[in-house]
Amino acid sequence: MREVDTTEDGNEPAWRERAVSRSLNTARSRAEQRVQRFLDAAFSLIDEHGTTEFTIQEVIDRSKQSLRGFYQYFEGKDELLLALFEETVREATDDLRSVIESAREPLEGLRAFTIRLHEWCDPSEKPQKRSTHNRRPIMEFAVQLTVDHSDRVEAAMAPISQMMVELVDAANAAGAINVADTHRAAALLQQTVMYSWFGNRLAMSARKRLTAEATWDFCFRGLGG
Amino acid sequence: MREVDTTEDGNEPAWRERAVSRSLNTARSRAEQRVQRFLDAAFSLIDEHGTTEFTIQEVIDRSKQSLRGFYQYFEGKDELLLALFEETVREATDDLRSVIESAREPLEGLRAFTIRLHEWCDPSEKPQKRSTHNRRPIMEFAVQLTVDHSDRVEAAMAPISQMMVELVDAANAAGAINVADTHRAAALLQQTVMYSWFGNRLAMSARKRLTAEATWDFCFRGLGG
DNA sequence: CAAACGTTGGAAACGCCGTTCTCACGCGAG
DNA sequence: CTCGCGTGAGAACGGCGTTTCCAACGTTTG
Repeated sequence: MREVDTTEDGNEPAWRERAVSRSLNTARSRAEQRVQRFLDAAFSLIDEHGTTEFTIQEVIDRSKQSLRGFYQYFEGKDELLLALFEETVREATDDLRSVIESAREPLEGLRAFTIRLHEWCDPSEKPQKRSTHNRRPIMEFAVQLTVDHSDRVEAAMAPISQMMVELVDAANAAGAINVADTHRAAALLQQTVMYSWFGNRLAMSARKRLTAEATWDFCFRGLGG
Repeated sequence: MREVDTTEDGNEPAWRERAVSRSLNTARSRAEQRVQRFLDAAFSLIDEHGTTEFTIQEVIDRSKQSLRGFYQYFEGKDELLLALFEETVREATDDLRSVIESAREPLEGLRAFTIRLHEWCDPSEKPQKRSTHNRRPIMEFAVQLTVDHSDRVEAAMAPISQMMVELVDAANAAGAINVADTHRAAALLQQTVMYSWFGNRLAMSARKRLTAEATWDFCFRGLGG
């Protein structure tokens, strides 16, 4: 193999490059397929048991692959959990994007966005379309991930944070709200909404439970609307 | 022992009761001492390593007690963690109570309370008096406890929630703020403040970090102030 | 065709840790 | 003295994430 690698640099024939890339493509697609099998197995386990406390062995058995293969594609269990989280966030991003696209005014978009975000985090509030997974266990585990891998979680949430900033910017420019620092305001809004469902866990009495609308009203006034 | 226990009911001589209770008292105080040794050992381990990921064995070694003794007093590791959390919250409660007692007007009390609560959750913001423990790891683990034992966490937090409700009530009655449901408002305020520090974990850039004051301003307007 | 090589599956094995079990020691009561 | 009981010390168990080893199989090469 040495002789092949050290041919004169820079003038690789095109066919070779294409052949390599083709081989890499099939390898890549096969790898992606196998990874997806792991993800699907893990999702189905989470849906069934309602918790992220599955074992690697269960994922192996259900995906009909080998332990060896698992560690070939994932550095460890945390990587799998992070992949599940990122996948879930990706679904959320698509859903949220469609929400704001159907809004007419900036404020309406911001309101619809925050309410949908609240409902997304707490799927128990409204029955969702059955096509998606049970997000509850993953969202619960997300706080754990936030402690251990905050950078990864931040990166995964970046698209949502970005949308939030743009919405706040637009609403602020339109005069619907009045904030000095839109980035800070967006962060505040996002936190309040996203952890609102988490705090509901501590509210056994229904009277203290926070609905998406109540949370929005609070935030709206907090933003000077 | 049978004959002693089954003497005629209801007319136990007072001395016997006193003796029994005395024996129970010494037993209780000894038990409390031993429990405290476990707690102290765990706290010191947390302080040193900056994480709650200590092993039972470490606690045993440091407290110079036996594994058997540990399971005699704690049902499992979770019970120990919950005890540590409850102890930490107790300290916070005392501190917060002293804060609101030195407030003149209702609004000032509410503001001082929320800001202190924010600082309490995130000890890194302000250097605290060194008498207390490093709360960071415990607060991080608290979110995990919230997932697994929400009822216990809610019970532990009850005094703080109670104070929060009273402060909101007072401020509302004084006209400093304007909310319809003070319980709901208190829950909202508490959540926003407490998870604000947690959300800061996701804010790598300093520009998005939320200070106690910024959070308070947001909440104050949200409460119709 | 045969030999060498990389990839994959299967499964044993390791290490850590929470939890339980066993046993022996010490001590007060009968 | 001995019986029972609480206690300490530590072995042992079980679950699980992770690593390692080996055999099977397909592919490439001489």
